[in-house]
Amino acid sequence: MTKGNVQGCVEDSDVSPRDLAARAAWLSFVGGMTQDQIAQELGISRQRAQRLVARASAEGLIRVRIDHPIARCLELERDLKDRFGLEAAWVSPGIGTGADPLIGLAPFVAPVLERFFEDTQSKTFALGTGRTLKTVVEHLRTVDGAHHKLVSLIGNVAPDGSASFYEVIMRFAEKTRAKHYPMSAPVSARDDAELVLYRSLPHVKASRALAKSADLAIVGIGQMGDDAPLYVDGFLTAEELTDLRAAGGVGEICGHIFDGAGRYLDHPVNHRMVGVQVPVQEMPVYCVAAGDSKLPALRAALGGGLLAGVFTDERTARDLISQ
Amino acid sequence: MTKGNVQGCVEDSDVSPRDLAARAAWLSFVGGMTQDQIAQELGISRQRAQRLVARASAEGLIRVRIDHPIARCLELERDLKDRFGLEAAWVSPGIGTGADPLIGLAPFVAPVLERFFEDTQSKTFALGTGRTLKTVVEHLRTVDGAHHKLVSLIGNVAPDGSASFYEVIMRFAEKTRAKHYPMSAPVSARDDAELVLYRSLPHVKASRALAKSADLAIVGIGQMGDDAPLYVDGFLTAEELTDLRAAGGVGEICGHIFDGAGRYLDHPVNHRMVGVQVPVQEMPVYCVAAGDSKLPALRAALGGGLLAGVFTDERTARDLISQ
DNA sequence: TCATGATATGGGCAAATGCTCAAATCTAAT
DNA sequence: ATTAGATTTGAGCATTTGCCCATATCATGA
Repeated sequence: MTKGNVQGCVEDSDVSPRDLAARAAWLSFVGGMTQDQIAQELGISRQRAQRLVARASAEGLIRVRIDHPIARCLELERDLKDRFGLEAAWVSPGIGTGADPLIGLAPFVAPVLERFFEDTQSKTFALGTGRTLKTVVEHLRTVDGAHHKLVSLIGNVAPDGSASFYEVIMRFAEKTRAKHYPMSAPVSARDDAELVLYRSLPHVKASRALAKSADLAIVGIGQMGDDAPLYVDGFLTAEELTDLRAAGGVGEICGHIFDGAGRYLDHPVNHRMVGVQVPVQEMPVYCVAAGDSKLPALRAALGGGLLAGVFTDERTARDLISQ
Repeated sequence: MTKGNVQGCVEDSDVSPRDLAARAAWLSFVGGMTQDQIAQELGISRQRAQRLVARASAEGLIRVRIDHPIARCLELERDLKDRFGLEAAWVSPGIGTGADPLIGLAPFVAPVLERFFEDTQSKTFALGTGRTLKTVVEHLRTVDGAHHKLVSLIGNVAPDGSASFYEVIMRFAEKTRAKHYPMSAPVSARDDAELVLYRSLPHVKASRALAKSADLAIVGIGQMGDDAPLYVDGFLTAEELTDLRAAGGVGEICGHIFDGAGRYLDHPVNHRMVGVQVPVQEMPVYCVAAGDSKLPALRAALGGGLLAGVFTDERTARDLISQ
């Protein structure tokens, strides 16, 4: 009667709890073992085994991928490309109605980005910010992308002086070990003098120059409803928001607001951004976005040729295409 | 009360069963939904949902990876590299004792190979054969490696004239879309005249030349016990097997038999192979192998410098290192 | 048209899993 | 050394899952 520990793993007293969790998850998912078997193999209780597996899942140690392109999603990808003249489109299968679309989109996008980073050719990636991108980065696995460069398209300091909460470049760099160039400056200047000042700072200058010369930009998109992220996070006052909407603003990319035809507004708010307006001329811009609220913004950006590629979910893709 | 079908998926009568299975698996694994919820979302019965998810797993539509290097495995990798002067080593966590080590090793190796193929730089990969490699290939996902070349190190015709059962290059090519160059000839010639004939065939010549100029070789390893694969598959007679063992043979790579010090035997059987003797001088050779039975062969190959890299499991790694 | 075999479907049940709660153990500050 | 707070552990139980079996549906050929 074998009582576990046969692999010579658990008696090593210094294994970290995460290692044990990973091992339990491995036995469960790859080995197809039941929790009782895992418990026996590892010499622990059934409950502990269950907790370890649950923990491994919760901590994102487990990556599940569906390796079968669903016909309907492929079709939507094709339609999106045709309709908006995109060079690339990815459509994730829909998660149950009502659920946060990011639950499905982020784990779907992450492996695609991983592939970008596994290329041995050195590239520079320009990054936006936001909850969407942040969630995607959390689903990235660690890849060796030390030969790439990451540069932020947008400042990292919120109006209250705090570091912007949804900044993604640092987390991205953690996962890829790429050299990273955050834009260490406020997102938005308060007046023209400040703008000139910030833009004259050497490191800001360098970041802006690098951003403009990137090989690919990956951005999110913001809507301009009552809960517009720019407003909620304090980058816009209520008056400015109203004003921008009156001027036709329906969405923003990296804080630069555009109208329903995808034309950037000629508005002071747009002129005060310290970061760069996404240079759609110079590089492909790929946008990650899904959800009803983002639909008008996304439609405008796509229609106006602001994007060269899009990651979205089935539901949003369908809505984009059906007029 | 929503009765499902909201995503506009299931009413499309022409969705393939596989698509539905993939979608159910997506909802289950990524969406974390219960089978009842999946059933409702897809407008099917609970049992059907369960069957779809099971089917997706069975058909390999699901890829689970543990994205956490277990300390003990890393340690073993380091030890293997130090001990045998390897440039690379990968050690998969052990699956329960007694189980086929390939259950754990194959899903562990596959993603590593995928990465090799996702490189944009064109490469030529030389491949061996065998049950181990075949199982690994089954765990590969589809990657776009159309710019690479695959070449077989060994003939693909068994002594009875059938195509060799464990040939991997075709399956490999299916997964990667790479150009492939099988060696369309018998594995072994019956005499010197036949050998000269086969080797003079233009396509064999070309394959052999390409194989010798590959950038990386990926091979399995065979043992020389009573159930030696070369013997079981009819490439050796019982007498030859006995003879080779008496001459010190403990293992083989691509049909070329070597002794306990990793020196190829000067034996007629070795001279009749139509394929190439793995050109360890000209390229790195990585070997995938695990299991007690392969231990002597693996130890000899590693000790004799026949390999530049190894994929194995925890148990085998531990045994290799502990003398 | 009907018979026949193969495949798919849903009910029912045993096994496996996830979760809550109380006890135990550990940590750290007095 | 002691105690308050936090974390971990295992028992019990409700939920979920996997699987067997009887029935229904489908395809095929007489």
